[in-house]
Amino acid sequence: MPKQRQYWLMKSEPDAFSWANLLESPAKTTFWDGVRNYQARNMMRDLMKKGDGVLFYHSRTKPPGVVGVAQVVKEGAPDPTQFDAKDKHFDIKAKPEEPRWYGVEIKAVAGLPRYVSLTDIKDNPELDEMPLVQRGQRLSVQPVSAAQWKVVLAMGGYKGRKI
DNA sequence: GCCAACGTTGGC
DNA sequence: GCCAACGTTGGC
Repeated sequence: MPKQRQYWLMKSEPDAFSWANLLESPAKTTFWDGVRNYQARNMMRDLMKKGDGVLFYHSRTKPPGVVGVAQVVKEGAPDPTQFDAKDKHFDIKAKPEEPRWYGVEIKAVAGLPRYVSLTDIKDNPELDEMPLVQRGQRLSVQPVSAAQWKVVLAMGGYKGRKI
């Protein structure tokens, strides 16, 4: 069976790490560290594959929304911040031989010519099933279906290469 | 800045 | 193994 490309949405508070920060990063890539939720970890460790598409979402900003498109370039690896006692995300129970937390590396592909706000997403009935708009959903990494991916990119006027 | 929703922790 | 307390997320 041919490998099916998967799609994801990743949230970041722009004060902590923004789309602009990603574009300024070496090779426009960053290791997605600091996630301390087991469901999100499992997705990064086990499910996200090289080449998968990522909607880069700005949270806790006015208005929140999808700002750009990225791609997974390196699959799940232990998050080094869990071992760094000086880091905010240090986890005393994590051991290098038995890591608890994982991240993936993503690379910016292209910004969306039109920002797709959370309100835009809520207003589009085709996106009713997105985890993002489900009540109480807080995961910072979420799956996106191929159909939802297409719709969001169309709303954003995406002109980058096909993922 | 508020607070609802939810995950985690830890006493029992 | 229950569940109250606590911490965090994130829209508003």
